[in-house]
Amino acid sequence: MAQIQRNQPLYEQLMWRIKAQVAAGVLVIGEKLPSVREMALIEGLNPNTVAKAYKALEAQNVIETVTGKGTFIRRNGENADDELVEQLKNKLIEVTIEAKRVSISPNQLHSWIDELYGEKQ
Amino acid sequence: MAQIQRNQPLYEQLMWRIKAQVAAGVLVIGEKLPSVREMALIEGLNPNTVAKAYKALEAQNVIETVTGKGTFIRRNGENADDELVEQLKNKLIEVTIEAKRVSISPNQLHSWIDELYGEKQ
DNA sequence: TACGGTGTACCATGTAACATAGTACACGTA
DNA sequence: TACGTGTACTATGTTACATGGTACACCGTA
Repeated sequence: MAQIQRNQPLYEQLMWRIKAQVAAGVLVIGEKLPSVREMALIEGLNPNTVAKAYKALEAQNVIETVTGKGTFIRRNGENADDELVEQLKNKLIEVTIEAKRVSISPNQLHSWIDELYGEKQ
Repeated sequence: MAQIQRNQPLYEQLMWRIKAQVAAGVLVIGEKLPSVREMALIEGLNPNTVAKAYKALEAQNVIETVTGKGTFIRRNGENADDELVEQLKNKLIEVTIEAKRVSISPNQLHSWIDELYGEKQ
């Protein structure tokens, strides 16, 4: 209904915003996220859409949800799920194929990666 | 209707198969692709779905289509569209955030990239 | 010229995902 | 008890996908 969107569903966009904030250190472990209804107001989304994002994030162990209390940032996983690694590699393959096609050097990709890893350790 | 699928639409899956074959050197510049109807039989898809993939690939300058003759592999683009680079970078950001989260080292990502760049120069 | 192969453009149908709206429930805390 | 929390429904509407089918303009060749 809202759907101004470019390519990605709204709930996935929200997931990435949260993930990025965790990766950047803006959201720290144990920190409480806004409630489903509150986040809906902030982001201009339907509470159901936020709930969908939260549920998906919990399935990925990014957040922890305690019924009646709220949702909280979880500590990073140490070992990766095989399926997740495979999925991640496939996505990287797509990026690399595309980069190669338009003559972007591997070093350019490397520096983009290092740039992100550098943020807050 | 067919839709056994994991995640990606069929026409996009076909696009990536063709792109990968170009990147790997299986398909060379000037080579003719199977016709829309022929490819549909090969891949078990509807001709319209193949046509959609071909049309998208032409929009990305991967192939060239000559009405009445067929579709052919195009030479690689030298300079990248700004929007495409931005899109590519965003995808890489997503990969990196996810990799960081599950404790995959940047060096691991680097080697995956170099591995693909190594294929047939 | 006629014919077959090519990409393209339609229209119609059905399925699934997405997003919203609204209601209700079980739980924990103050 | 009252309130806020996540969750689970049902319902509605839109959009993307995929397929089926038909038709057209173009090219090359017999």
